[in-house]
Amino acid sequence: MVTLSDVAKAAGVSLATASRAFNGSKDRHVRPELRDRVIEAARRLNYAPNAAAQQLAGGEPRSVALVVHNIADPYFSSIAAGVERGATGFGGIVTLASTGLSTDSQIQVIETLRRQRPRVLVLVGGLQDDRDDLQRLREALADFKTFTGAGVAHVGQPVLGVSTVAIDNEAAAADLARALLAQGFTRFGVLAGPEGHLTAAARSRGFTEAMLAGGATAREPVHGEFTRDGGHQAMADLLSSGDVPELVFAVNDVMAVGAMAAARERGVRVPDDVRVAGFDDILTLRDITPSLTTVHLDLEEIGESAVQLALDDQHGEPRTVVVGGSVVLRESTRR
Amino acid sequence: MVTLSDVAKAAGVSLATASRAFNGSKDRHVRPELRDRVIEAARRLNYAPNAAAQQLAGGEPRSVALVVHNIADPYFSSIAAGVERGATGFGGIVTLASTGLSTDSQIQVIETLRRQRPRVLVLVGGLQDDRDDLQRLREALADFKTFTGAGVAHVGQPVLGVSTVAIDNEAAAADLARALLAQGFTRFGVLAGPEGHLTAAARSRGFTEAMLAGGATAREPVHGEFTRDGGHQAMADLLSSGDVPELVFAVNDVMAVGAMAAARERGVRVPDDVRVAGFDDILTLRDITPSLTTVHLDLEEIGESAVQLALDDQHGEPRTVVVGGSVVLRESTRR
DNA sequence: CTGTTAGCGCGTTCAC
DNA sequence: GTGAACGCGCTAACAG
Repeated sequence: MVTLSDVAKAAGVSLATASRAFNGSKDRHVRPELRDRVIEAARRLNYAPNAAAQQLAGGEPRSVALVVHNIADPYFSSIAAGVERGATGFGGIVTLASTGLSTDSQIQVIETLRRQRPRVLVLVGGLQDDRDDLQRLREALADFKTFTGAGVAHVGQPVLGVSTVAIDNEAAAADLARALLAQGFTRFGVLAGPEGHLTAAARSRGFTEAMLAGGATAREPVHGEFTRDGGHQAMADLLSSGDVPELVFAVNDVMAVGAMAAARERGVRVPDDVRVAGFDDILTLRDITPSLTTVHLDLEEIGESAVQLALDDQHGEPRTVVVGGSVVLRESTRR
Repeated sequence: MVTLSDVAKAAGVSLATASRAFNGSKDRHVRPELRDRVIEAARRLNYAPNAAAQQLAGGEPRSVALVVHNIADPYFSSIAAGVERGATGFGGIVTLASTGLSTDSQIQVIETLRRQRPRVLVLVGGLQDDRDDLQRLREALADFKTFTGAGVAHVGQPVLGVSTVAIDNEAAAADLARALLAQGFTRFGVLAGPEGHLTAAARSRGFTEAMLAGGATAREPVHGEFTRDGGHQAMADLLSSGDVPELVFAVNDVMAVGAMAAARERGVRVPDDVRVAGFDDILTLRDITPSLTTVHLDLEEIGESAVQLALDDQHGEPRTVVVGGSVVLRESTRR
């Protein structure tokens, strides 16, 4: 393994000069001719700096710790793409960790990530609405910050006391509801996602309240996992009552797709017999038939902002930026 | 920032003892009572080991470098989920890098990743069929191995001289072709993906040759990007000739979906006027209508095997395991 | 402008 | 069973 001092030797200069040839240095300068000799030697020897040593010796950490529920879920992988863009923006690399929905596992992962001494931590995903869970998560993040000096940002709701990219689920869901009210739908049901999931609840609430305010009548919300199968199951439950609502709102696209499948299996046609709307506007789902009415979120952009916020957070106060969604009416809710 | 020697001091022991209390040590043992005192002190002080220091001091590297084309693409994010599982299997963390399709960018990323001194590197994704490109990539990987001592594995074709999880695209595509021949389709077209992409070419070739062997007649293959829009465009090109083939094979699901959209837009019905098949069996696409005939790949499993292979590669010879796909006939190719 | 030296936090010899 | 001392590769003071 070739080290910087090998390079220095090969170039006939001191270790310090070699180091400066690469990173420059506050005030010290290196004669261009020497600098070239060092670089050339490095190339010849195939030298690559040792990141661990650099970090230990006092370089700024350059890694972005990214914590998601499940990287295979398109919602998270799109955000991850944005986070990566944000990281390359300052020459950082991203380290990835998945946790599932469990708060315990999130806390566990956050504590483990402390060893990396990352520059920033980005935590993505809806939280459980449990006072105790939230409190523990808050503490874990606070510890993380004070302990590693890293910046922290959360993508979700502003309830963690850290910088957050707050998705305005409630307002966007309400917008969606109003757009649908305008089409004349009134009897509706909601596939409300996991019980006690903050994001799911916000979307569900925003939609329901706006619908009710518009004079619509609601079915009892049906809970289910935040997945295709969860949506499928929830829709099956909802339809099993025999009474088909005019409109069903699933709190995310993946569930909506499962719901449409469940409807199809029972011979309930979308959008003729029932209309279905989702949330997120997942790119991969853009072409399902009937095309899905949903709320568009710029997921990559959200990921990139999160990195930026986390970076800023290192020096200033926690900030929260609210990002909205835009309603996209498509075939699945055609009158 | 609390260090191990702080913990040692707080526990009233030496640095060495504190270290051994955590990691044990070959022969040296530490009295349980002392060990507890150290652990307790660590907990009190909120100590977290410094991974960089550990690595520098000679610990085994614990990171898995994962290189993909695009993490937002479900093909890669599913494999990434598997890689992550494989990494947690040995207490490792994964660092993520995206490259797009360009070989230059892949090489660039691989060289940058050397700084991390990861335990293993997993390179995922089809390659460009360019002798020079392949050669350079081969060298980059070889250098990577000899310089970092890391294990390397590739997911794709066994053409890089490293351990690889070789997806038998050609055979699986041929299986698909035969299954479709059995349904009586003969006039077919292929949306062949990016020009010079090895994986795309293998799938295209396997399918085409099996079809021709079965007496079918082929249209000129149409190239296009490995994306929804690429499939859309390619299908539009293919249809613009006016003559609609009975069957169109897109070299991956994402393209197939774009192709179906293009057909729909022109009033060409699937599967009534044309049948469409894809490849990969992307979970998120499982519910599109008509449901997509495709080749199922266990992507997560593939990712996990890749990590295992890379780990083994550290000590033994490069191995390659071939994984097959299984044909899944669905609605999009119904007779 | 360049070279010398002292750590960064930790694992690991070696003595005790 | 325990502790003292060295070194991993590098950057950042310090001299010259």
